Amino acid sequence: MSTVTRSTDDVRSEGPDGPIRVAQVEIRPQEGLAVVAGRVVSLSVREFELLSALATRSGHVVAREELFSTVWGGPLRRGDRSIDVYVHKLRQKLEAASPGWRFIHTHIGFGYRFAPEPAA
Amino acid sequence: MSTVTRSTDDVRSEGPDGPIRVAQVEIRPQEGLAVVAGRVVSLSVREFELLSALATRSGHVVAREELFSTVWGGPLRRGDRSIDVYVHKLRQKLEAASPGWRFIHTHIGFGYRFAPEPAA
DNA sequence: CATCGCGTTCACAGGTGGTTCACGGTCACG
DNA sequence: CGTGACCGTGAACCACCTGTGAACGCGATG
Repeated sequence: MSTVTRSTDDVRSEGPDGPIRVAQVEIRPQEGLAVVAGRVVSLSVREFELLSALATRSGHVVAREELFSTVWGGPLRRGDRSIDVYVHKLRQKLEAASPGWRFIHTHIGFGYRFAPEPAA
Repeated sequence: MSTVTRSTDDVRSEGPDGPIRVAQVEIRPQEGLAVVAGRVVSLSVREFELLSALATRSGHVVAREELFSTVWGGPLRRGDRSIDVYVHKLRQKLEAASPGWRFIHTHIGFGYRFAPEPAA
């Protein structure tokens, strides 16, 4: 496993409803879409909310519990794989738009961390 | 050279759940990760807890008994090598993130001491 | 209806982490 | 020297967590 990665603190989150910008990723809340590396990435509601939840805390590990309660509302039931599935969908779309980059990092036992980094 | 052991007064531990900071090491309790020399070091649960236990008493020798009861809970059974194994894992990760530095020092018969020092 | 997009759930595979072994090295002591 | 206590370190073993493709259900749409 990759043990060490560079931290990305180049976060420039804007106001509540303003666009969130992290590196080559721009999230537009009002339009429900994201622009990655200049390409428009269309997202479903769930995908969008999950990405927002992660990106607003860019560089920090967000617990699965917290992600679930934020995006789905309510406590995370044991065995619920929704988060995993949507993280997977997001990764596909993001990496398709910006090949050679990794955006969502797994921290086993804790949660996920959003941070655009070049693939090893 | 002489065994220069700087008294670690450069410790700036924050509040209970705030980040623990010692020299180039920052530990974020809520996220289960550490940032060393600006690099994100991903840690497993055990690794993280052990590092926390050591870092919160930075500069002091922490007894094996105490480490075990803190991290694993319960008394240290004679012959249990878990601590050794995890100290080894931590050293690998920390020193990979900050080459030329030593962080965890062995005090044979007593325990371990956390203190970032340049490698001899 | 037939189709489609989306969210959820399922099933399987692969990866990761925690524990324990095994072997070797160092050091103190008789 | 032997011996034993203690530690460093690589590896084996197994449970658990996560990745991932696919099936299912359902409301919206034509």
